[in-house]
Amino acid sequence: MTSDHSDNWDLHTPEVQAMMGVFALHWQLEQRLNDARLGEQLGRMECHLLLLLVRPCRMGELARLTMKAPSAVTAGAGALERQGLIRRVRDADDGRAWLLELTQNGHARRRQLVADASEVFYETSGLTREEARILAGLAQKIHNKAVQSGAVGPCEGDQT
Amino acid sequence: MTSDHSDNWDLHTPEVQAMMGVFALHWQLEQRLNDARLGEQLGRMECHLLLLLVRPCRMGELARLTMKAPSAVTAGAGALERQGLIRRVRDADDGRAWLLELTQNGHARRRQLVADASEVFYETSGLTREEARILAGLAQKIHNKAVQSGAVGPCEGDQT
DNA sequence: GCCAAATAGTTCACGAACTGAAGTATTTAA
DNA sequence: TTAAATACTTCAGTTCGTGAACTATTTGGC
Repeated sequence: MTSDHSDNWDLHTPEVQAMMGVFALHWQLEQRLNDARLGEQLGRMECHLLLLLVRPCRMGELARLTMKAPSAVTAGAGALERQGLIRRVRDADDGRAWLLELTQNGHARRRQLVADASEVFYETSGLTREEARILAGLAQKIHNKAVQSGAVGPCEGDQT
Repeated sequence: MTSDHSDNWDLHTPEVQAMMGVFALHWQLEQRLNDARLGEQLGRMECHLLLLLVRPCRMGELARLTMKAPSAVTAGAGALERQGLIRRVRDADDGRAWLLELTQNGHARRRQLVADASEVFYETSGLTREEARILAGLAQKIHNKAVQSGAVGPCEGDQT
């Protein structure tokens, strides 16, 4: 009963298979995270920012990490601030920049988000702890490369 | 130079790491696929449908596989049909349903899409062939589970 | 055969999320 | 002190997808 998609998985190349898995997991995570449980007041961007803010971070940096335009970070930060989850602090090194920093509530909310997200992750991925760890290993490489090449144009850059 | 995100990767749990990798790869793929190369006339949905249509498939089935509403499939199918890449055929088993089926041009376009997507996949993920194969293995599990649980509500179980 | 209910797909108005360009505040350097 | 660069903000516009109401076809009871 587990392979009855009438989707012929084997007809796809490994690369396409991988992409489909990534797409599927991504959609599921977004759905479940925003939709069902934690989506109380948090949009996609807000969730993502919350996840990234393990420690204070400049908005420009967050824009790079999320691969969104700076204006998207502004909007997300506004929402989080309005809910008292983050606080804006001027960067001591550069008075033009803001550091986003979790408040007490923000830390609590983040812990909850991480817990819920992990649960959703296992539920929707069907992976074991072990497999999740393997995926996390690949993810680090992917994230590094993606953030790196995402910062530059489509062609220049990574001559590695 | 490869770990200079000033993003403290190690502070995240494996689950969150995996999610971030998935998010990053997903965004990159969307960007590069739609934006740069193949996005000639194809939106997200059109690309996705094209990938799935290795063989004729009912629209409802495609809605399940893509995890989108049926109306989204209608729109995508319309675009693909207008470009002569697919053809609508009545399902012999059920006259209410349509089968989407690639035309000659559609097959060619799909081959090109798969080739380009694979290239983009390796470029943006930074993975080796071997790692891609590992990821594809996990992806099958993920895709199975996601499509399965995506078809029903968040709580009830398709015990079929 | 005929009617009602269920199912497959379609249409359309709407909302969420993101972008890009123009604007404000601050730094850097001449 | 002034000009250029940088960090963020504002806002209008685009894209994508949903959900509800609609059409067409099947299914099942009479």
